[in-house]
Amino acid sequence: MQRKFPRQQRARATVEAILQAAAQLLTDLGFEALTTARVAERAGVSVGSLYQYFPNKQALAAAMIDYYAEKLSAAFIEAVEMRPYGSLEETIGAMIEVAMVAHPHDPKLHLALNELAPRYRAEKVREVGDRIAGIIEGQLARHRHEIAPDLDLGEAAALIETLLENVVHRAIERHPVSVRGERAIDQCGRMIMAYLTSTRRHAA
Amino acid sequence: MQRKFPRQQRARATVEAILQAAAQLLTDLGFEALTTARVAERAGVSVGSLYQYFPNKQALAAAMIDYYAEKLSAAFIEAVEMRPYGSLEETIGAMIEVAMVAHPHDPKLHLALNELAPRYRAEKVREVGDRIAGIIEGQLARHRHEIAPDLDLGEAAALIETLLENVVHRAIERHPVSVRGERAIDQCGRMIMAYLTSTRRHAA
Amino acid sequence: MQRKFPRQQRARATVEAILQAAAQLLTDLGFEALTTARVAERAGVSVGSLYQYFPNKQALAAAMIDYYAEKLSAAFIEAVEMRPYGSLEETIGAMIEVAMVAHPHDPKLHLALNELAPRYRAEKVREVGDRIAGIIEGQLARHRHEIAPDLDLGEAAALIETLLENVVHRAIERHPVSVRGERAIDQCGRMIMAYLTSTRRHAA
Amino acid sequence: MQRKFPRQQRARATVEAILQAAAQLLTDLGFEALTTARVAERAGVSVGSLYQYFPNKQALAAAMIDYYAEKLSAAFIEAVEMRPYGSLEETIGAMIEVAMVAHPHDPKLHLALNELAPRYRAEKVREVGDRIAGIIEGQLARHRHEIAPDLDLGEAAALIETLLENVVHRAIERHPVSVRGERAIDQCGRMIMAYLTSTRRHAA
DNA sequence: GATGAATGAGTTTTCATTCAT
DNA sequence: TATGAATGAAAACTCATTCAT
Repeated sequence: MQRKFPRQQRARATVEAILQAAAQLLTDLGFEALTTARVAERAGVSVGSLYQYFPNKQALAAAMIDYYAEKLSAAFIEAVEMRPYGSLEETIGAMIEVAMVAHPHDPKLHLALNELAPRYRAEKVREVGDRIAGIIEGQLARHRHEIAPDLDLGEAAALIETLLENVVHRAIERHPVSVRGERAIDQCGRMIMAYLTSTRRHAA
Repeated sequence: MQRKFPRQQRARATVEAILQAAAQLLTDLGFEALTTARVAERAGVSVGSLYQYFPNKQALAAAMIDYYAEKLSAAFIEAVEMRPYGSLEETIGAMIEVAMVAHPHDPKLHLALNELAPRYRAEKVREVGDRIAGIIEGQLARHRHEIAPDLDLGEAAALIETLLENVVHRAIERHPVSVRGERAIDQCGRMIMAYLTSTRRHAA
Repeated sequence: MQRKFPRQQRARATVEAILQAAAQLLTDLGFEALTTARVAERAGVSVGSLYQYFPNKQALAAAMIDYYAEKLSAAFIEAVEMRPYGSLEETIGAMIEVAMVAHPHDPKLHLALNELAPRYRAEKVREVGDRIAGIIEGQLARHRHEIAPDLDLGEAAALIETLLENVVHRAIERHPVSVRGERAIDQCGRMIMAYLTSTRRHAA
Repeated sequence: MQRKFPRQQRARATVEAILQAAAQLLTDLGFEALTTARVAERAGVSVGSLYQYFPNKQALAAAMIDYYAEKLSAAFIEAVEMRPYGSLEETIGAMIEVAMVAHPHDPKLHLALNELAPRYRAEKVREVGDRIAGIIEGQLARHRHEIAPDLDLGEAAALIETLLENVVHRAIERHPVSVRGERAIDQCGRMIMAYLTSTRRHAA
């Protein structure tokens, strides 16, 4: 029983190497060019081994999605729970920051995964999305009095979640690293704040 | 990108049939399953003909993207210029509507193209994006006095453009045809209005 | 009847344009890349027209071979009959020169045709080869007294013909335009002369 | 050029089977009809395997050329070093014989490869040619005193090498197996000997 | 006659997946 | 278990040839 440990250790290392290699290839070449052979090679593993852990390519894609989705979710929770007494504005700012730097090594990866996800893991995506929306809603609730009373917090949270997932990364994609990119993020924060504190007359 | 300019009537018809078939397949099966043979078959044309006009699969993708991007751009311009005297709120509403129903026959197609575009036609995407942002900026300028004076209209337009392109479709994707989807759109309008008319204190 | 002339004129021009285009492509890209479409395009003619004059690709190849083989044969005859009183050495020199500059515009073309010929026109190649060998033999006969008496003139002529057809062009190919190339040609002349005037002791 | 170095026994067998099958097809049907599928089939192997070792058709052609070029080169060296004390005439004779029977199983194959080589492996062809010319030059040097003093041995060797490579095979091609063919070879030997021992007066 | 659009069988090439070692 | 050789169905792409206009 004890002797199994090192094996499991190694297995875990292999799985992670594969996942990491897959992520790299996804970033560098896109999903079209991501072949199991290439993944295995970059992971320093044989194709056979890859299939030991992932029964097919879809499973690999799904695992990547899950892995990073969980990472994102965890980062979100952590960022929010870190400052339990922050102001609404600070909280929003923290969320945007997490959305941006969730994958510090690669915004391209996040984008690519976002494209893959609905195809291979629609359920999971929705689930994580809902979880994050729940967290956001919780935070909004903490500041209920600062928020326009006619706003449905659930709706607002869902909208903000979508915004964070999509707009932030697209903004970076278009104006990478530049001042304009940074400004776009700022504007994003302003937009959310304005929305939350808007008075009724703005409603469509 | 098209190999040659079709001179005869027949040729133009063929090109259109191919483009249409490709769009259908993209919608029905996704890009993965879009093979040149299938496209040709559905277009009622031989593979040879397809390759006469599109030297490779990428070119076909690019042509589709260009075609629909132009269509979207045109729809935008038309929608906006239709009501030259509308209020800011009406204008924003019209824009959202266009973004939503740009392809009345198929929101799925729009979504699929949005995924393809950055990979196959990044330049074009940026170009059309900028063009649309320009139009939005023009509209914002018409209502300068209603908008927070510290807002840079260019920045604001870019942000709104990104929002329209991404959030609207993602919202539809997650909550298709449902009431929530519709509401999300409403909220989107509210958000934009709030942002535009926000007072300084909201700035990040 | 008269009116037919311009038509035939035009047809001949078309045929020649096609043949020339084919020769160019053969030289530039090799036979693999010589497609009927490309030939037609370079000839400034439609594929349909090409097929009007050449029922298939083989026929085109055969026509090229015949065309240039006849040209070579004619050049040979002319070169030899020009100087009916020349010495053996002069005659040999003239022959080498013809073999070299038969296609002043392109030694590569000659080489390529030499490769094609056996496949598409073995009969013709043999025929022209024999014809040229006959001419050479006639010239040798004129100098019978200078030539080793044990040499069979037919055999000698055949060998010389092969030498001219093959060695000269290969020599150019390997050492193009260079001094060495020129020298190789000189050596070739020397070799033939030595062979013809050799005494019996050299026989294998 | 080969995609990867075969590590297992099985792999080496596969590569050899492919190479052999390709050579057979080249001989039987010519390069035009040599398709990767047919090669794989005749080798009793899947197309996939073929592409595992040869990334494309050209690489396959190149590998064949290299393989047989090396074989020829080795045969040449062996033939020459076998009789280190032979006379000049014997040595020349041996060389001619090697050139003729380099591929005892198939002169057609040699011919076909000779056509392919300049297109797919010009460098290699030159290299092997030079190597063989070097060997010839070495032999000539051993008999310097029998050779016309004004001859440049390097030049002579290059010429002889070209002669052997081309004339011999063309001679076989035109007059296969026949007495004339054999005689042509004899004459070739005589020619070379005459050239080497010729006195100055023959020089062009 | 001339044109060039259309054809489709035939090639090359890829890649997820299996399986003997 | 790990390896990497082998598989082969499926994809992309070519090109000689036909035929409606």
